[in-house]
Amino acid sequence: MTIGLKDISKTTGYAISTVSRVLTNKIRGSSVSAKEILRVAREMGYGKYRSTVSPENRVIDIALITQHFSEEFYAYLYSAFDKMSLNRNISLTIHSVRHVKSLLDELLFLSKNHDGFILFLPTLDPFSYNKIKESMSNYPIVSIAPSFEAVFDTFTFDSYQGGALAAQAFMEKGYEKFGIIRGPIKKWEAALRRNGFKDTVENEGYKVIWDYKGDYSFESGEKAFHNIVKKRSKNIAIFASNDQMAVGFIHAALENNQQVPKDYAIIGYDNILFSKIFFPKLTTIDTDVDQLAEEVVDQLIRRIKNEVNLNRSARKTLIPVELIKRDTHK
Amino acid sequence: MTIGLKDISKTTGYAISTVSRVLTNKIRGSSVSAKEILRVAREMGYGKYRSTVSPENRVIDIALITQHFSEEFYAYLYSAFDKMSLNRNISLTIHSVRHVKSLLDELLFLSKNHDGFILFLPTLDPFSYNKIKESMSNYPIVSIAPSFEAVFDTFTFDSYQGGALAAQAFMEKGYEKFGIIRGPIKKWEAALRRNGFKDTVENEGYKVIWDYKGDYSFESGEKAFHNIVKKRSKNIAIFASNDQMAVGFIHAALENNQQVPKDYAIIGYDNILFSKIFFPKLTTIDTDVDQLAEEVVDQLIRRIKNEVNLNRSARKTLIPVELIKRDTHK
DNA sequence: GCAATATATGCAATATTTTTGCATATTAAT
DNA sequence: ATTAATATGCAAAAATATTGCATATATTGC
Repeated sequence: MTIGLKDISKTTGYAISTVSRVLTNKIRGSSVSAKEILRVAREMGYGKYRSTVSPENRVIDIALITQHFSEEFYAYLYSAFDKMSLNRNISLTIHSVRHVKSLLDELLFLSKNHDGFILFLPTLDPFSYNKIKESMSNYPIVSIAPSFEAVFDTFTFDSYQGGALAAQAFMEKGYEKFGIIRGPIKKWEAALRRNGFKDTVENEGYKVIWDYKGDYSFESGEKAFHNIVKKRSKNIAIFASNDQMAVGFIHAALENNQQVPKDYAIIGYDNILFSKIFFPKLTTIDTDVDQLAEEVVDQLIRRIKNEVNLNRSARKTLIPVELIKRDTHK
Repeated sequence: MTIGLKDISKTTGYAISTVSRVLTNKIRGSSVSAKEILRVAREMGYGKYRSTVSPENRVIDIALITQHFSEEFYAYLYSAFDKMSLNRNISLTIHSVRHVKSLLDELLFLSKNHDGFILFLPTLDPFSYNKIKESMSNYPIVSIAPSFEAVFDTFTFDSYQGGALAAQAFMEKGYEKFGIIRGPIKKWEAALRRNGFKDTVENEGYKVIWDYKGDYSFESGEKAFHNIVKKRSKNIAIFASNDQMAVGFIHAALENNQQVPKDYAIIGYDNILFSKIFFPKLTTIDTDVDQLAEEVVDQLIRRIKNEVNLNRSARKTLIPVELIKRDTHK
């Protein structure tokens, strides 16, 4: 059975004409009766609820469009956005498009059920981003995927700063030899982390003497250790592009009777739960996901309420990161 | 602008009357034209799409209703259901109600945008479950939260079997002293894990000589160690209700120069990523989330397509678990 | 506290949208 | 190739939503 004005009228007790006027913004949505009518319309699933009522007067629904992976980071991310949605009194759903056949069709469908998107699609190419922008014209979209070119307003962590902080921490302790375990080449933020580290080291007249290509996995951290062992280079300060690789490296090092940080100092990136549980406790770069969520949600709400000039070009906002000093860089 | 039959007619090229008939199931949804009309109706956001078209002929949308926490487990869970949705060609959204003001209102709203729910609300009391059942009458719902009383069809892991498997593994190795680090008392599955272990041990004529009340956190695992140290009981085989507590226990043990498994053997539960990375590698109980997702999604689809007798009472299905033998129980 | 003004509401008329009867076209089955 | 079943379009009928007008209720200025 489909819901019509008649049903809402019957449930709320107001005349059909009144319901109609509320639902077409001819009566301000702030009055008590209007609030009740709007609530019932949403709850009963009145088909035109979203397309006729202005966002000022109703619950805003936004979607976080992502690609699920079974990593802790995703649980953090979802949890942070969830908290922020409560805070800003909006309703958030999460939708994975990792396995979807036609991304564009799915986004088109979702746009009808939501007022705006937060995109987290780190593997999407610029061409596809532009295609989305074209098809969705002025639909409110904000991105949180690190990318070279920002097609939508983009909020990401300051990965370059993260690399720089790691380098400074090492240099303060007097290290003179430096190495890198980098992330996947295609990932823009991995390149930034590496560059931040490298530039800061080189600005002080030192050199990065070892640069291993990892893939963010625990296993590639282990492989990195076996690679550096061959080089017989000790007392080296290593910056890993994420904690998983750092932990993998340490794991392999301990198994081979090497000492951390005595033989190999290491700083990771992400501050995952296990980085403080691991023995020795991992020095790492912490990203404040709550802060990211706050800025992103606020910007998206501004877009939905039309408080942003649509003619200005998309911009990038960098959220600062922080060094967590623990036991692997002494 | 609201979408009507006129718009769909214009986009697809078919007459308004044809569109109307497809959308009210008077033309079989299997013909080419009908498929096109249904696709466009969904994509353009035709308000009556869900309430008029039968689920046989359209994309099924289901919602996973959960309470986000920033634990790895949630990322696993979402990822598994995501994979299964692709497999069964349905569309899945995830919705957290952890911070929601009125659970019932939110569920009522969500039910209008989805064909069925998978509930994962482990902290909800039986009274609230029954209230949901009342308000939603015959709306398709399946639960995956462990609970004593099943209000909806419920699929969970066989926690009792998990505890039993741990006990058997210890006894095979000849251990004669047994201990437990239990999870929160209120959590039904924690009680089952503990009972499975205890019953199996006692059936063989042994006793559980130490039973520590944990709360699933890493820290409570550490505290458990400091508790047992006072008792000066060594060579004891301990079953922890989850991996985090097991790892916490081992961490504290190693810091205090104790050996695992020589002084303390331990088996965890969950098989989180770090249980195989931790040193020593943790023996644990593995839960096959993919298998859970498969059974749950299939049952929910049957409910949506009305292939389940609604008069039969809710039933529980237990998904078997598996012991992963690693290095902490030799 | 009271008039003046603005906002909200219901009824009934009007406008819009959806459904359906009927005639015809297309497809599938024998 | 013929028959039966299904699909389609037009136009009429039915259902649903919007709006003009009269009245009720609330808000503002003095």
